[in-house]
Amino acid sequence: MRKYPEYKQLDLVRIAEEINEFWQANDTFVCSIKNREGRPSFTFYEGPPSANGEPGIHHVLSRALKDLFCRYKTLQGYQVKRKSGWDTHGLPVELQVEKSLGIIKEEIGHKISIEEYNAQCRQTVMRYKDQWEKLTEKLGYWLDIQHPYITFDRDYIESIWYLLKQLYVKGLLYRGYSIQPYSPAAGTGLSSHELNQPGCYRSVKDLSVVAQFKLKNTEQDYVLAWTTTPWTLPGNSALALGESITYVKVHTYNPYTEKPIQVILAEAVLPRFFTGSSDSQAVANYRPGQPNIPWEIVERYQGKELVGLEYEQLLPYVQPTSPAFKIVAGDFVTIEEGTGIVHIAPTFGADDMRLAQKLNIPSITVEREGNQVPIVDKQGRFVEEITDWAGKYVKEDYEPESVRQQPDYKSVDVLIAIKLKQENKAFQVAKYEHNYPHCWRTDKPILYYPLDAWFIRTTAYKDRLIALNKTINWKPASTGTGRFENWLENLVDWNLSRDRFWGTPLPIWRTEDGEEEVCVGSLQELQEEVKKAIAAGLMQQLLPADFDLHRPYVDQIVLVSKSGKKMYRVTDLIDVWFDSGAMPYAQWHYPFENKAVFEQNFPADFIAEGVDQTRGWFFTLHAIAGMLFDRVAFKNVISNGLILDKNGNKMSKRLGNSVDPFEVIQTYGADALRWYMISNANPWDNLKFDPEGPLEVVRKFFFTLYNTYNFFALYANLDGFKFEEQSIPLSKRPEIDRWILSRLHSLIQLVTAELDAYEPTKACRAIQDFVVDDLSNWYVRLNRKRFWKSEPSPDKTAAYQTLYTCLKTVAQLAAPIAPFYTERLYLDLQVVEQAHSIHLSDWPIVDATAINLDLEAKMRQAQTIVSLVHSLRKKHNIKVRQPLTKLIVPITDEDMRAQIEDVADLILSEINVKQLTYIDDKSGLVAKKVKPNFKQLSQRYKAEIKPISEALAGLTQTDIHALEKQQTITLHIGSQDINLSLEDVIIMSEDIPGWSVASHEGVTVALDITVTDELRQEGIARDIVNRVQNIRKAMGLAVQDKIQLIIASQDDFVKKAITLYQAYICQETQALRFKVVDTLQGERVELDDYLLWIDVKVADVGN
RNA sequence: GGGCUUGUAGCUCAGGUGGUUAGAGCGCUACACUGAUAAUGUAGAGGUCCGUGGUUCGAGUCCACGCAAGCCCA
Repeated sequence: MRKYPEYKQLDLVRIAEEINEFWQANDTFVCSIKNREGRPSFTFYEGPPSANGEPGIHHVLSRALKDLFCRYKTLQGYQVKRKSGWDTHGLPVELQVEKSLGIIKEEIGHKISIEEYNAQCRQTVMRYKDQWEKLTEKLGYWLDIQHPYITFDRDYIESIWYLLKQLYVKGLLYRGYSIQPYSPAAGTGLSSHELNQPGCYRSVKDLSVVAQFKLKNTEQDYVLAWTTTPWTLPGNSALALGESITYVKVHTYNPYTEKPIQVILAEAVLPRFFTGSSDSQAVANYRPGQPNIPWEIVERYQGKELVGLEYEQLLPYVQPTSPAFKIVAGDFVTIEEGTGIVHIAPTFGADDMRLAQKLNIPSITVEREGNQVPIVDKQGRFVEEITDWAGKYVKEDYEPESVRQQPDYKSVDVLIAIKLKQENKAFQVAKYEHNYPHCWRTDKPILYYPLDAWFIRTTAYKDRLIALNKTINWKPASTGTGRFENWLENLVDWNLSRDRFWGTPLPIWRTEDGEEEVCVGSLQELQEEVKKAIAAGLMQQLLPADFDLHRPYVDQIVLVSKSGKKMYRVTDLIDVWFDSGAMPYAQWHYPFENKAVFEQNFPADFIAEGVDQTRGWFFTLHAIAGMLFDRVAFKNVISNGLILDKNGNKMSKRLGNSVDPFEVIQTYGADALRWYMISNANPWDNLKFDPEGPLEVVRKFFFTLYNTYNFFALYANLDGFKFEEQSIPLSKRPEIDRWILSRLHSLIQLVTAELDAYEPTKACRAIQDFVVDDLSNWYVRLNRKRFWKSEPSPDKTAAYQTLYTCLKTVAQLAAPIAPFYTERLYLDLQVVEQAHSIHLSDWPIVDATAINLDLEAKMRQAQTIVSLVHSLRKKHNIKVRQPLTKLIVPITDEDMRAQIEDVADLILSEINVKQLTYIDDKSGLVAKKVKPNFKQLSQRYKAEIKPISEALAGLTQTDIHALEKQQTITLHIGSQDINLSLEDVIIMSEDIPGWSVASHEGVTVALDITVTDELRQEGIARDIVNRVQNIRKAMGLAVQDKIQLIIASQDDFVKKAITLYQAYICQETQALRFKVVDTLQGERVELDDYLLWIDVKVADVGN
């Protein structure tokens, strides 16, 4: 017959290793899915990590969360498939390869072939795969890593092509321009990722200019606009202001030419440009050369009144092709900086271009080879049409050092400023310090520059995407309604193009003139097109069966257009975020295979990733699903916060404050780490990771649970309890059992509700509180004697059954959070049948009839009373082993008496007092206090509440008695009488004169602290029992060993006590023989003032 | 510069719809209890509830404006 295993110590690390072996040997993970075949599926999507970086502690949090809910839903009976995935394309991989090869992007295709380069990328990207898989296993993250989706797989790319084709057919994929960060020195656009590299934004001093734009048909009226990039001024084609901002026209003089002018700017920014106050006298009398230039406000406007006014072009080198130079409204205009009027150069600013497109404002461009191009070329130089500065670099940083060192060298910005000053077009020229992005490769400032790109017209689906988002359950909600919805509200078209090598190629072929193009949506389609190309003599042979869709191979395919022209693939790769957003379809190679599987697993019921994915994976999933399927991609999402170090700083390898997840797991075990992360803070709050945190969790939760189990196992084994007998009905179990079972079922209810609401932290804390407070520190502590003292009885069986049920159920509730230890516990509890795994079991079901809230409230009251008595004992220095006679509890009504009476025995034995009596008002012993019941009073009174409170506090005992008797009282507040009923107040017992009294939460206790000789003797007997038990324990005796006991004392009082309580002492210490003598060579023991010797010997059985 | 989040004891966190003395755990000090004990109980020390205004009889809680930290975006 098996026994419950007993343990000498708790080793969570070893347990996890053993359980992992157990799972592997039994294929438990696969079973947990097969087990639920035919049941409803709960769909989970794994966001693909990139294996070219090492996994860190921050990955543990989201993985613990994902695993938690997948395990939970499995226990609930759902089938939860979890396909893992790898994100393999993209810039970080490429940068890493470039770094290791010591090359730059421009050298690809020259120093190294694209073929070799991509081969390197493919190799590098799986660099840390082993580490990731190791973490997955060590953490107990159940995930199908045997059949992952990999974004560079041909099938995966084919699915992406299918999706792109669908967008293309719908007219949602188009070619256009956008303003992007561009590095002329490197000749390449920069992604936002590159711009976010540390050190890219630097504080620089640029020349800023407030330019005067002359209004048409005026003598001397100018609009003032400020810029920190004067080189963009020749590209100006509009001025933007805020419609609701107030503007003024100021009469003053130009500081450089000293000519009289009238300038328009926002009223709020006046102090930035003018000192002193408006003074028409001074303006009239001003003579050139005077130190302070006077000014006066001559007119005031609302921004919208100025919209539509026309002005003269500031630097008329290049003329626009359609009407320009008007004042327009822009919602991005503020008065925080500058003049409250913004200069718009559509070719050099993203806001500018967006506004220009919206309002039909032309760009200032020149024609090159049939195309309109900006007035700055791709090297960063002015084109020849800008006659004064043709060929000059617009940023001095781009100039060769030799040029910059020339003594009379002046930058374009300075030259422009000089020209404007001379022409009475500059109002202010000053150095301005600000943060400006720099190219991480060349260290030079970037330009914002229009580049060709392919876009997805997400804006066309903006409203639909917003509507769909409202149906998603976001945790926390604010990320959905705030961060994500705002992002959708301000949606711009998705720039899909990347000018790179290692990624999913855009499957579009175009003729050189751009007149004809084809978008390919599958391999088969491509093969068909190749066939046509072969027929046209452009291609030699069909594509091989294992054709690689990456560059450069795909670029070597030349197709033929309808009119017979050659078509080449556009060289663009797509944004890797499209790769990951396509995973719901591409992971199943939809629609080419697994259509049914896909449909069954779309959309996801649940996903979880870091909050930094809001505009990343969360968005791309949402956008693709919304645009192509008119569905959400996920119904529930947890966006978890970051893991910071102990002091709240971001973890980084550079700072050396990052935590190695393997180290933590190896030290405390994955269960402790998971429990710590889930219990410590809500997953969406940032977690300050304290390396000692898991240790605290081990001590607090796991040791307590383990000790509770060990206690159970010890006695169950002695008694041969195996839970083979009938379960004892609730009604036949004692009150304390019904209480803990009520608490247990309340816990099941709560944990289920919280997990259903995706509130793992609340669930986790509830389980912990139950185990520590209710089960261990109350139930087990109060019931120890039932397990080790009495002979077999239904009561004892009830105790075993109750504790067993609690342990097993807690294990199940905690299993999703701490999968290893709960598995150990669950398996250990199964001594009769060989259990398979806790993770194959069914989630506990709430038995509503087991929940008794009255009973729970009663017990809470008992705990309060016990706590109060302990406090009184402490106050008078009377230890709990010293019995006392009497406890008095004042009661307000019969209900309260009945309530306490039910748990009176518990209370008395816990606090070692012999008798509990109640007193009510009639005794006259209780002093009472009246407090206002604000909830009641606030419905009728407002300002009177304060005086009412004061009046109630001043009531005498006689007043209170009268109130209780008549159920009502009249207070004189100011001039009015106010009648209060019993419901309007709360009456509390406060004091019992002559007794030691304590009270808390409406419960008061009074303790008789008189210690008579009789009580003293009983106390001595208890002390002796305690000392003998300690000796037994020190001797290493087993619980059931019998002893011979000899006690020596010279004190008659002590001797008398020992004799009197001989039977009691024998029973408690399992002494078969007992002697009292005068002297003895035994253990010397001090009891308060008395001295004793105790000798303990093992008694032979049968003696 | 914009959006979002967070701010309560030395540390980690609780504090439905506003209610009078703001709690828990850890840590610290003292005492006690214990045949499950790396545990537990009791008491003590420790608070400008980030700040300033406002609403209200009453604000940690609601409103406004700030400050600090973090994330995403420009």
